Amino acid sequence: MKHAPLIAQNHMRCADCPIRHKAVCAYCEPPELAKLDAMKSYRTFQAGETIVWAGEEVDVLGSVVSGVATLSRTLPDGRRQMVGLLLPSDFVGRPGRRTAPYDVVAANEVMICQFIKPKFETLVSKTPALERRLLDMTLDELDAAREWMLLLGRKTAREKIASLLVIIARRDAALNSTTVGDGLRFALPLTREAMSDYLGLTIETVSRQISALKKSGIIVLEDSRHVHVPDYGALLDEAGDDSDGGFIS
Amino acid sequence: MKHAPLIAQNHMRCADCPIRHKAVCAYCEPPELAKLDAMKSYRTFQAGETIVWAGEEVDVLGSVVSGVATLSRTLPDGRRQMVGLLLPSDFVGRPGRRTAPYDVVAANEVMICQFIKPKFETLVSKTPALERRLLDMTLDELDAAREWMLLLGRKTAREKIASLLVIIARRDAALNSTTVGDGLRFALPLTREAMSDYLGLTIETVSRQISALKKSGIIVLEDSRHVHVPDYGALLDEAGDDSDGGFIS
DNA sequence: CGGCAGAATTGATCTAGGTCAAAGTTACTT
DNA sequence: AAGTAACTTTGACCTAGATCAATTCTGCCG
Repeated sequence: MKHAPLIAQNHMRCADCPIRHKAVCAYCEPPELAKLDAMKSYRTFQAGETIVWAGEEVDVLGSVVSGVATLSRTLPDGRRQMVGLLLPSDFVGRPGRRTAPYDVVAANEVMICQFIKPKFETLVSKTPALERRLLDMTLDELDAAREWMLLLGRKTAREKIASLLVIIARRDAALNSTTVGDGLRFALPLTREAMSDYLGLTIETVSRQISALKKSGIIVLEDSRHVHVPDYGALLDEAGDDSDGGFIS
Repeated sequence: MKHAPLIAQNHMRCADCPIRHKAVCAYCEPPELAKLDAMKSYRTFQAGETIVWAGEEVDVLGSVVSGVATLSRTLPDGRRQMVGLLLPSDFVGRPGRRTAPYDVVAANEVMICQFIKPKFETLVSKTPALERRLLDMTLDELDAAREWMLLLGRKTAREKIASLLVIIARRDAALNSTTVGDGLRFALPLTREAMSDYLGLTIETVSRQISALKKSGIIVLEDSRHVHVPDYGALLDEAGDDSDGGFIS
């Protein structure tokens, strides 16, 4: 059993926070930051643990500091669709709403910088920097959701897999620039099942398409969770959204 | 040829505006409203006209007053996916962004209450009521987008059609409560092609599934654009998202 | 070390929805 | 009133991805 790391950082100062400049607090000046600092606390969730149940009262509100969480909706007969991926700096819960319409589940061990809801909400309403940042982040999420709608509605299974790999590669590169000489290398933070929930496919199709990309030489699997991409441009082509090779970082 | 109605309302006062309490201005008090009133102008677009081109500089920013517009993304090879539907009171364009990642097209004749972008943006940054309203509206759009992801990723063609009909029926009921004694009756504001773009299907499948719903007695077509739903509960069941009949308004 | 459970791959078949093709409907235009 | 063009429906067939069913691989625990 992997046990939770002791959070010595339970009193980490915001100024030292790894997500200080990307999270909801990004636009805050020191005095505003001090108020957040005073009301925050850290909390961790184990891989697989549900952070928020769809429809239930939301008691968690805050920023993902580390780890990956998924948002998903489920039809009464069990069909499930992932509708979002929360990465470090992303915000969990929505100010002004009592319940969430979807499950939030830790894919990894997740650490959250948590605020007490009513306190946070009153602070937001008095702090334009927070409100503006929330708006910006929500607009970004909306763009991502719409990009994903295009994928779900119109892409082939192969394109879906390639697109997912691109997204993971991109964010991985953003965190730790691991651009090895020949291509890049990263870990998949999702099981095949999570990938299938994300892409609107079955596990089997995910597996088959990954094998197919492997056979075409687009990717090399070191093991089932570690991918090596010899030619990033080739992967981008497979994702299908860009004819001209794609500068999309 | 249907000609544009003369816009006598070109100087309609905000207080008389039909979307006064649902649009971006909903939270504004009279003094703030006066500022918006001073900088707004009305503009209409013909059915089929493109309001914003994906990737181009956005010069339109404002609220849909009447009509329906669609947001869509297109893959380089022409596959298209609709990613949003703009109804009266919805906001067009995003403050703080120069370009939009998708096409905005008038499905109907659309009237927009338009603001000059830089002016509006500075007003927003000085007006918490506007900023808060924008955040709320964006969160609603995000919820709708995620609901749509579930539809695109996991629903069958029949469920997709039924879901779309439910959405249209619901909003239609909200505007003009046309609940005839036996069931309800409404117009489809979208062509079969637009519906297929929305649902991630082909035109043919849309047509076939509508015929199938007709054969099952779930809907009655008066003509290809006018639907009569004898039993709303039955339609909800077909949409699949709710086992228990669904109180979802 | 062996046994077991969850994760992943692979194969054989089936089917929902796509594709291709032909009519049938509307509704403008002249 | 006829002509044309866009929209819609319907039919015949095909294919991408689902479903059902074994294996294989991995790590975990006694």
